[in-house]
Amino acid sequence: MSVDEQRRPARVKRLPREVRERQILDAAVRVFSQHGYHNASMDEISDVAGVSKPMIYAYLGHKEDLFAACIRREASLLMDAIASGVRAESPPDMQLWHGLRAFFEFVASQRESWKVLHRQATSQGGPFSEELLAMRSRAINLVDALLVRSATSRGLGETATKATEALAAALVGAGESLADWWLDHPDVPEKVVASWLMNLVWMGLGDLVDGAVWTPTPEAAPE
Amino acid sequence: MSVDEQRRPARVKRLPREVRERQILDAAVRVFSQHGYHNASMDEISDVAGVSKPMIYAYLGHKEDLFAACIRREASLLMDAIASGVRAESPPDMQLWHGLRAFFEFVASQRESWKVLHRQATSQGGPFSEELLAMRSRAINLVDALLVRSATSRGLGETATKATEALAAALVGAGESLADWWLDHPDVPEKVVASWLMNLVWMGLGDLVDGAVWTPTPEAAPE
Amino acid sequence: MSVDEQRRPARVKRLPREVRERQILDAAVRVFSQHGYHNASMDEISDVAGVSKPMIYAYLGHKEDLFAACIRREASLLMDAIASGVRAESPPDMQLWHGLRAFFEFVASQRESWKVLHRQATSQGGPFSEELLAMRSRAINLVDALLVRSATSRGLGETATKATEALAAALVGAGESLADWWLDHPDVPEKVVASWLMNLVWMGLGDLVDGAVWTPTPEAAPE
Amino acid sequence: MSVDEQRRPARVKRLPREVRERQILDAAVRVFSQHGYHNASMDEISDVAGVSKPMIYAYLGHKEDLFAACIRREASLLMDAIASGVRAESPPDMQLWHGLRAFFEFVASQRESWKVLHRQATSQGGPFSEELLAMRSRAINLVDALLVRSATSRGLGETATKATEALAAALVGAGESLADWWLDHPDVPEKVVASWLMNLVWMGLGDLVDGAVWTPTPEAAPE
DNA sequence: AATGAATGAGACTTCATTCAT
DNA sequence: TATGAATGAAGTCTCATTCAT
Repeated sequence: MSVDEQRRPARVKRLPREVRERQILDAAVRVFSQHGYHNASMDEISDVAGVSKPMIYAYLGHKEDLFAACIRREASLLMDAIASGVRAESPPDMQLWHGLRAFFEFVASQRESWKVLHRQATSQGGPFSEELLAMRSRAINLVDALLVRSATSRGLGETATKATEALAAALVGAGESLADWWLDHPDVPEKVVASWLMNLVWMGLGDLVDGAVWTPTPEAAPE
Repeated sequence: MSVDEQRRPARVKRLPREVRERQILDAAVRVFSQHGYHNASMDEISDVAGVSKPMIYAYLGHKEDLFAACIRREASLLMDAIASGVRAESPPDMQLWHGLRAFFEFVASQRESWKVLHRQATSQGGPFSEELLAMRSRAINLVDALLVRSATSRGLGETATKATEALAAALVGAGESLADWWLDHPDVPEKVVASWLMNLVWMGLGDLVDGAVWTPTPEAAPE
Repeated sequence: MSVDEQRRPARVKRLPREVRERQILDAAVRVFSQHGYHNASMDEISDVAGVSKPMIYAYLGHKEDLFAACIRREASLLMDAIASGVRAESPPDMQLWHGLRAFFEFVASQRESWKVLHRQATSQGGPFSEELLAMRSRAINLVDALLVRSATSRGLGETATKATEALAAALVGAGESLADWWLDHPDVPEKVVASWLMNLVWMGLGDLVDGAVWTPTPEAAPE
Repeated sequence: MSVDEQRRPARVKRLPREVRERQILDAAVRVFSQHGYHNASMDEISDVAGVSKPMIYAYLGHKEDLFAACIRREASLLMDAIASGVRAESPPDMQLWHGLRAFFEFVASQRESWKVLHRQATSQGGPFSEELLAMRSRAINLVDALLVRSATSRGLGETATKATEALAAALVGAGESLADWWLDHPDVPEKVVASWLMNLVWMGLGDLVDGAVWTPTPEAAPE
């Protein structure tokens, strides 16, 4: 046993696989969100993780796989955060409201996660769409359920129920986009952003109910 | 006469600099929007442009410069499109409406431009923010002017005029975000997307006038 | 077993870093001295070293760093050679003499080292001056000590001791220059070159003692 | 005739070849001495010369040819300077002295020329040696003639005349080296440097006459 | 006589990835 | 389980050089 082994702050050795994977993912999320997917180097990730590169490859595969794993994990965390924000006993609109608040709170407190999750995943092409799509489906289902109940409580009949799915999708997409935009405008209070989106949804539901919104004055609309 | 001469689609030779620059920018926009900034290789751009790499460097500089030039050009195109959509003689709300329509029409018809302009430029860090900020300022000014007139026509007094600037900024940001989201949901008709945004603005202006929007029922709001 | 395996002189694999660094430096000194700093290509160095380029960058950094490392190492070798040539028990003038001999012997036997060390480092600008200056300081100190003792033994008083430092600097510079010149005149015996320089120093010291040197006849000197 | 032609500070057009060549050489000497052979770019030379690159190639050939032409011209200037410094009616040692003074004065006043001529040409390999050798031969002949007369005046017989050629060569080489060294030590007065060299020669001639110089004490000299 | 336009070739550098221990 | 050692492949950028006008 040579003296050299003591030279650097001893890396803990022989940890169970589970722990190593968490270390690696933590480091990867951090590095990816900091430098972006491409500028992130496996070298830096392995440094930050305190693990050698071959370990990363053994446990989590290539760079793309690693990134996908990051997305998967962070998406789960987000979904959990939202789900736990919604209280089943509240009226539907308040459930929606609290879900939105939970979402934006997550974005606010987990900027790194969100950056990886959405901004990076979105701007990189193909290989990561699947992960994003899967996450979105889950989110849409969640929201759709809330919308249906909300709409019912506002007197919307059965006929339009299918439209709620589209609205749910829009809401999720708008939420993503709005959160993304919010990243660049951190001075806007979270509650305000959340209420913007809430209003958009409410108006959307209102559309379905009575259509009382701004429309182009017919005589001026050329199309 | 060897076969080699036929190998590649005959490049036109000795064009004036102006023309070449346009060719190069066209190619760059295409390649950047397809593969993203980092995955785009100067080699591919030079191939697509039908020009050798040294020409690119001589005319448009390094990769970053080239990308910035793309952003600048596409931003100008967008601003022109919007400006030309707005008719000065219309009432203010119709001007806003047509501006929005023009914006979304541009996004729809120039997907590549928009991808480069917003998605790529947003997800790449620092060096490109300036270009984006410059463009955004121009856009915000344009919108602000419209909003002020619209608000006046709805009876808003002098006191709140400063708030319109904030709303303009929000509108521009929301527009960017919504368009970005729309990219992934091409089945939603352009008019619908535009009307969503129009309503959001209208509601925002309404806020300034009478504040009639959804708010969480006070007793249920914990925060 | 394919033919390919035999194509290149089998590289020894997985050597410890220390060894590889030496291999690389050896190769670099050789290539730099052969082609000059600019014409030397990292490719050739890596070939000669029997190591891939990424290793060079990992171990010794950029081209400039690598060159600086060469200078540092060769300078150390030179200083060691000189120091070990000087015998502490000899009279001062003999110490100086042996130091000079050792210097010229080093230049003769390590032409490559010397070329890198002096000719290349001198003709390249800025980044390498520091290394050269550092080496020169060490040499000057060494020589100065010898000169002081030599001068004392020839009856030089305290007052002129500061002048020895200047003379030491001159000697080192002259030595460098003379050795450099000698590179192009290998037929001159080493002992002769050494004695030339020795005489120059002796005359310089003599100057300090009694000034008996050639001078232009006053009436003919126009300036 | 378009307006464009007037845009830049009008390059003088249609000059006779002779003039153009001088412009180009002037620029080349300047750029080569500033950046070194390799870092000098044909682009910069053509800019400084106010002439397009194809002209350079047409008149003076490739980069190497151009550099060789620089060496040739500057060498001629140097030889002229030395020759004009020597006055035929002076005694031989004063002729030598004035020749040396002229040489160092040239180096001092034409640093650029000298840098190109010696330092650059020396540190670049092969292709330029020829030019340097040719120049050196001329110089050696000149010096040899002086030495022969000087030696004769000091009582040297016929037998040793051949040795003067070697000494002449040594003097020229030492002069080059010393001047080169002087470049890095501009604070040493020119007269001092010249006198150093003069003394070295004088001592060398003294060697030929009577051998009264420092020699290692026989018992201590191992070799 | 003179040049703007154009390029082949090659330099340095870095990265994801894998052996061999 | 864990890693230091090692590299193929690719990317950005620059330069000397030459057409075609």
